Amino acid sequence: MKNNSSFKNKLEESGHSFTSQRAEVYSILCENAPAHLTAEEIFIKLTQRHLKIGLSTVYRTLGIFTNIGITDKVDFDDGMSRYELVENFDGKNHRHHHLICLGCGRVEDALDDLMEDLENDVLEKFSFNIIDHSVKLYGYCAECSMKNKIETGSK
Amino acid sequence: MKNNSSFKNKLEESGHSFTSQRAEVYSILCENAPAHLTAEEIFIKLTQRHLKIGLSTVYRTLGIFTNIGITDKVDFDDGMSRYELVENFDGKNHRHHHLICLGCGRVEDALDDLMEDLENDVLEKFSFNIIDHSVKLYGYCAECSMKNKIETGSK
DNA sequence: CTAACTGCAAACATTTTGCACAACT
DNA sequence: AGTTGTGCAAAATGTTTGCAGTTAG
Repeated sequence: MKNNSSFKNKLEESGHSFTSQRAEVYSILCENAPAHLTAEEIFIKLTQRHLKIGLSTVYRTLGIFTNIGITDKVDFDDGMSRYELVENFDGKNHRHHHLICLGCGRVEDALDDLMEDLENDVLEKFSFNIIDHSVKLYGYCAECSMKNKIETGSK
Repeated sequence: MKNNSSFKNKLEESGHSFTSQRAEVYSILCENAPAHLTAEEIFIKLTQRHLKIGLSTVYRTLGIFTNIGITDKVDFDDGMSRYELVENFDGKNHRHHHLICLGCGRVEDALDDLMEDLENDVLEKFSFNIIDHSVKLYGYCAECSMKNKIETGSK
């Protein structure tokens, strides 16, 4: 919706055609950002909108999007992959952490500050050159922490 | 093999029986530590050893092990879950990072120093209480970095 | 017009489940 | 004896693929 032309460019410069299905999947991702949608959720949102699309096309499209850096494929251990728009996919890829609440299951995003220290450390100790990272932090969000405190008598 | 009795304790104090199948799965995990084995790999190693066990028992066993903190379930985005022994599962759970080489696919383990800063930061900014984390760092190991340099003319 | 893309259905791979039998306690 | 665990086969789940028809360039 917003930078639709740079989306189209990204597709074409990587040798893929710009099709209505791909535009539709992209617009669902834009409208729901920064949500982490599964292929099926996207498929359902599209059919609810009376757009006829095959689930396999959604999968294929998300595969392409992830390959060319339009989306990130993320996994929250619930048995299915989720896809989120890469912010500013023209510029540098700035992946973020996911804060996964063990209480309510909600997922928040946090910027990946402080990772540089860790990456330098790993480079030094392991001679391992980091290109990308995936950080999942499990715990309790503010709301669920509060709830726990009340239930357990602020233990 | 090594702390077999504390393994048995852990099982029993969590209300599970100590069975030969569970001991066998545990010993495979010990012998192959710190590898990250899939359910099927464990199943194959056991049948090669002429031990008769069902694949579903392996899955059920690994599920229990993970629930009671004997193993960690980890996922390297290749479509199947892997399981690794939690070191010193009597004491504190000290999860480590995984360095996943994009060149050769090898996975190294790195201790999770420096995560405390990050966790404190997240607690401050998001009021999110971290219980556990999963950190995957993608990049190139020393060997593959070297190979890349030679191939591309030390660019 | 040709190559790339789509939709459907069937295939796949991993994991889970129902059930009869076996093993613990 | 009664609960818990096991093995098999079948089901379930998420994802991929083959193919005939459609669309893009």
